[in-house]
Amino acid sequence: MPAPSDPVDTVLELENFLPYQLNVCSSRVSEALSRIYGERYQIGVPEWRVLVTLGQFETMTAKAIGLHSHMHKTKVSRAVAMLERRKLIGRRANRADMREAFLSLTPAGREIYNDLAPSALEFARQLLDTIAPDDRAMFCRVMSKLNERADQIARNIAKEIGEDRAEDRINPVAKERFRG
Amino acid sequence: MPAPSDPVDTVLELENFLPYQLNVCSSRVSEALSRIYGERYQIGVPEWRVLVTLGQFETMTAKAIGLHSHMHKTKVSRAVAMLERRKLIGRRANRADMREAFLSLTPAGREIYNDLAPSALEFARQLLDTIAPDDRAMFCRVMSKLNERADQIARNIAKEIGEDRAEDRINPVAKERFRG
DNA sequence: TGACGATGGTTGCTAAAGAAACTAGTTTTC
DNA sequence: GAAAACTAGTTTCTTTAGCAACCATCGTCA
Repeated sequence: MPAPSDPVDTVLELENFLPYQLNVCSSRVSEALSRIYGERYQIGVPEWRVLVTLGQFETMTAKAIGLHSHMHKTKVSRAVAMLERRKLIGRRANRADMREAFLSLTPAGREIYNDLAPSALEFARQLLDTIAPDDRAMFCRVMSKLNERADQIARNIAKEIGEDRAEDRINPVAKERFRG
Repeated sequence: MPAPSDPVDTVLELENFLPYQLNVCSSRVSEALSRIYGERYQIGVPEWRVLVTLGQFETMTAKAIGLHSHMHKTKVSRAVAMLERRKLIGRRANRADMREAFLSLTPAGREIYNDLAPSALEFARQLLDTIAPDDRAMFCRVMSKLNERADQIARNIAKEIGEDRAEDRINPVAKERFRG
């Protein structure tokens, strides 16, 4: 019988099944994190990501934000719209290409970012402070490998069934579901 | 300047921020996985979890399934309802407690499970086959620690702001959002 | 130049997820 | 032994996510 923490088993046990473990871990962590900014600033994950991305890069188009923060363009669009309504970010037209616009934090937005970023870093510090630095680095490396591998496998399957390549999908899912 | 894979930074960079990395990794992995069963059986993650849990434990109540698979009771309820409509699981009343019912796979459900479980294990094998066994074990240990730590932090925050303890929440979120 | 395809971004529609309210049954308490 | 408190599970309602269709603009190629 495999050890309970052995990630490769011969019988399918949910609690030792990597995709499940990852999902649970991810949602527990982001749940904890969202308690820090959710209550305080009344924003959700997408808005948080937009704020942080703009805080990091000063000025960006919605497209670039989506690419960098791994979000679907509609998610970005809506998050941007709400942050704009709240006057936390502003937009400046790109005279060279009127389709897109340059987004950046307003002073009010920068203020929130300046408070929000340290709390987030502090949160990450607390999360990781019981984990040895070597293990942290290793953990990141494994995550990257998993990402790579997952994409590889997904591509293979897509090729097998000859799927149409929808270009602007972030989380492509099966299109039709059984609707009993 | 910190190395790009250093999980502890002094500036907030999304791509090196653990909760973000976890979220991306988790969704890419489950996206890839869902391609295996989604297309083939027309089910989603909740249904998959119910099937797998019942495959593992033979008979269970909805409550127990939710506990074991970390799902909100409404999610379980709906997944069960759809699997029942498709005659993949059946229910037997518990004469000793008529509130709950014992759920288990029908032969048809077991058949699907018998095909589905090996593919899932094979998927996990492919995911992990480039990762050294020691690293796999380490990865799992770190995930458990992160889970623990995340809950701890969340509890602390909840205590600080003196939150009401909603007992049947799996992913509690901020209650009120700004609706610009 | 001007049609045609591609691209950035928004909107409309549908599906999924969770909170809260509810139903039905069980346990506790006085 | 009945009212109150509690529990398993379902339903309703609201929010959120994503796909598809769309609009406006841009690049290309005849």
